Amino acid sequence: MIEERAEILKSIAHPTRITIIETLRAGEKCVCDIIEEIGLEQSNTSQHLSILKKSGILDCRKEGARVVYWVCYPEIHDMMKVLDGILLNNAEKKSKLLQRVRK
Amino acid sequence: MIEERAEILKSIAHPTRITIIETLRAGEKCVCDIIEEIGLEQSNTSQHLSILKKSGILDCRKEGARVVYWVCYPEIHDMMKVLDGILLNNAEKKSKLLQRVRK
DNA sequence: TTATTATATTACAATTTCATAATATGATAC
DNA sequence: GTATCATATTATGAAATTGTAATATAATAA
Repeated sequence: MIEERAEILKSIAHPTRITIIETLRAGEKCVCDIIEEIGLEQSNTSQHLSILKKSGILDCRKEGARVVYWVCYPEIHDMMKVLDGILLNNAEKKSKLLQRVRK
Repeated sequence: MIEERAEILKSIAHPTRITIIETLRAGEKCVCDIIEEIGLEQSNTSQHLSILKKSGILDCRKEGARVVYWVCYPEIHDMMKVLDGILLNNAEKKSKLLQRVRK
């Protein structure tokens, strides 16, 4: 269980992969659109997509020559919100520490 | 923002670090107790603690010779629940696929 | 002061992750 | 058929992560 949790988290824990998840927030998209939005190499993007698919976060289907990907778990987006809350709080803590040091 | 999210997730995404977070679920603990519970090397445990502290997930204070750590954000435990839900769902999907293959 | 306990830090080799580049596959258009 | 577009896969070297072992620090006890 612990190992599996780590695997899923690792699959998300990369800037490009978080960007992909963010891009798919609005709904499913084909690879070519994803590539255009995030502006990275086709090969690299494809590898990141495959990592997210392997961990079960994304799924996809073929549509002619294209492949359409989507986020399987909307909860992922809530996780991102939680992360942003932590980020904000961390930032506040740091600035308070700085204030105290300056006094 | 994206980078920072990835940093936090990376800091959590390791079996030992998830175990540490789990151990601290019940409340703060000193390093010696954590080491005893998870049964890993002192040095290694200390390194993982420091990674979690650096990302802001954990904080600590000195108490005499000991150092007591705790989880700063209870939301982390909710995140783990979300992960377990995904794990379960992934497992179900896989078993359904297997069933279909066998028919 | 010296020994001991609790914890952190450093050095290092093994492994993993990453981006790039090149190539392969597979569907459609001509 | 061949060319082209969309995507995946493979190879590779550089960079980051990991665990172990050794060492350092800092607090308390003797």
